[in-house]
Amino acid sequence: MATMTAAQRREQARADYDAFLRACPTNQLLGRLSDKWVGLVVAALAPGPRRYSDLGRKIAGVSPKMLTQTLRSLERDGIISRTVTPSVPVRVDYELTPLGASLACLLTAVKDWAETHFDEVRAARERYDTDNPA
Amino acid sequence: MATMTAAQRREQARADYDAFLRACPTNQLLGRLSDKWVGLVVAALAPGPRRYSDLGRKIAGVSPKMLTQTLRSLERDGIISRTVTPSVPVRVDYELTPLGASLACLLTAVKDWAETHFDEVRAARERYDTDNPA
DNA sequence: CGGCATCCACAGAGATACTG
DNA sequence: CAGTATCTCTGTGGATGCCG
Repeated sequence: MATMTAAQRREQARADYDAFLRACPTNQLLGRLSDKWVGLVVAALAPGPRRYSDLGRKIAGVSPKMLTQTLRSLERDGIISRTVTPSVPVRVDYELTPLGASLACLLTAVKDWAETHFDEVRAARERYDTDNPA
Repeated sequence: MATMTAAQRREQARADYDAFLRACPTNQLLGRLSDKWVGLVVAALAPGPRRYSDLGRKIAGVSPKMLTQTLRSLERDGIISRTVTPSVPVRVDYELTPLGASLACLLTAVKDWAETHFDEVRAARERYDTDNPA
């Protein structure tokens, strides 16, 4: 039908684009990295393996649910490995896979950029906020 | 008081940690990068300046609101610059600043990692989904 | 053309309570 | 210890409509 509102056309475009975005590896990775806890978990595991509750303590403020959820998704993506030791009580260790280690390098690169340029960003923000008072 | 539930203690910890996270440049940057549209806008602007509605068409599926919001936050952070030409009708151009260009490099690094390792991630996912049927 | 204010709907974070 | 199941509530994105 010819009578399509702008909103309808955009909705259609968005549906297509969404599919495209979901298929895009870069976007998927960005989504993962930005998950609130992923960066922290990877950082916490970088020095070596850790147990579940150990992570919970190290990361302070994460709920059991989110910790599990984060660990699961990372495990699914092959970033970390999960090892169950069926003792009593149970013991579960998590550690970075080689793939996870290479991801940690990326994260470090991001961290370096952030630390190098953060002063500029801060300066830009102050300038902006001064020029555009609320 | 000594009688603090686990939840209360975690809430306290989270409050502290949240403050810490917000102060952390790395996390701020990650938050920015992962904003659904930031990567696309930066990518669209990488080849050269573009007009507002030009971006809207190029990015296909973005709502005016989100486009403006994204552009504003990037402008505030000194990633892009906004140039108004007061003709009739008005004309507004956006372009990457030098800082924005360096960010684009980072984004490229992420993209490269994603393209290099995405097969591994896909394989890991399939393995995981096979071993853990819903 | 470019942009903002308003309203709404939904995904997802988190609290709480329970289990192998 | 290491989770899981359920519920709720907020934040965020989108639609709509109006201004310079």
